[in-house]
Amino acid sequence: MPSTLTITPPADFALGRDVCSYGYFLLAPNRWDVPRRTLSRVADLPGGPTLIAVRQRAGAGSPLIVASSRTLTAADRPALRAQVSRTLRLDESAETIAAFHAADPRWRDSGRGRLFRSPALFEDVLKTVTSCNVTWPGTVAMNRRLCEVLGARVDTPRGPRFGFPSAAKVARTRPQTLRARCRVGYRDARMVELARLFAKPPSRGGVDQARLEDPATPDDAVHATLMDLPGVGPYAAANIMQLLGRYARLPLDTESVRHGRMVLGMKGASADLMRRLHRHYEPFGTHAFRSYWFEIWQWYESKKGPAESWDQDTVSTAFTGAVLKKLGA
DNA sequence: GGTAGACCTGGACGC
DNA sequence: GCGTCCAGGTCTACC
Repeated sequence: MPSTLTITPPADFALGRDVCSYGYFLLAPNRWDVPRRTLSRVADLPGGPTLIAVRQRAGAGSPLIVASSRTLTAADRPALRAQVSRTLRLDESAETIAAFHAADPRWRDSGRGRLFRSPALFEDVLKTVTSCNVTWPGTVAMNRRLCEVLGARVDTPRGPRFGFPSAAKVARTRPQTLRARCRVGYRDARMVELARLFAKPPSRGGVDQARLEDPATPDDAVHATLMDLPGVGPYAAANIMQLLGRYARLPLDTESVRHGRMVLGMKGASADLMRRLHRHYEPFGTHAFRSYWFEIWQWYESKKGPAESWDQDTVSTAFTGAVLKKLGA
């Protein structure tokens, strides 16, 4: 029997804008239904997997209705509420977003400020690793296969849907399986090792997720911990930090260099350009990443239309380096 | 501390 | 349709 959960978001929260704000909303198991303006995915809950669909009753600030394909147990409800809140950054109040707009007023009219993420840190970390040293369609394919091969299955009238695999599940998987069936390449052993670290309690050498999520933990300490993780280098660490709500560091990559050249008119070698990009966003202080990211996102939308209207099945091919260069030409 | 090369997949391109 | 080239961030070895 299906059941629903109602969540009251911050007063400025707008589902379409705040879901379609970062590329991970395009990665499995997430699905943004353009005509229905609904986010769906298979959620991993104490009572087992279920397909959830999140919609907003009316305009910004109106209640979020979370529908589940099966009856939610008493234990499921708080877990689902926490997962949806993390994914949609409902912890960031209207006042928090207003503080960002005070630092960078360019985004005040659109209200942009929240960035989509995953219901759990492990999924954010793995998604970041699958985005390293690979083109965007490769990232899309790896996440789809990870879900199809290792994720929990939920059958629906429209066919099966798969959830994102848990750390425990990936930890039990052989690297060869990840390489052969999920096509993750040389990332295989690193991903299994990461999963083992996330599956273990901190007392036994596992990742202390609560410490990383705690706003009281200094940025430098979080950064140092992330840099020690297998498969995580400077780019990945900075990206995971923004996914943790720490926006002072910039995860600069080749896409940043393209942005610097095409949009900001910078010239010079990549290494020099990276240094200039850091200086360029320094005035935004603890909001630097959001200022940087929404510039990039605005450029994408100027070329491909509003992200809320992107067709998930075809948009991935629109974000290869070659296509972006042509778009900017 | 800085740098070169290997790692692996899949898209682009030439034939 | 096939073969080759190249993009992409991390890691290791080496200077």
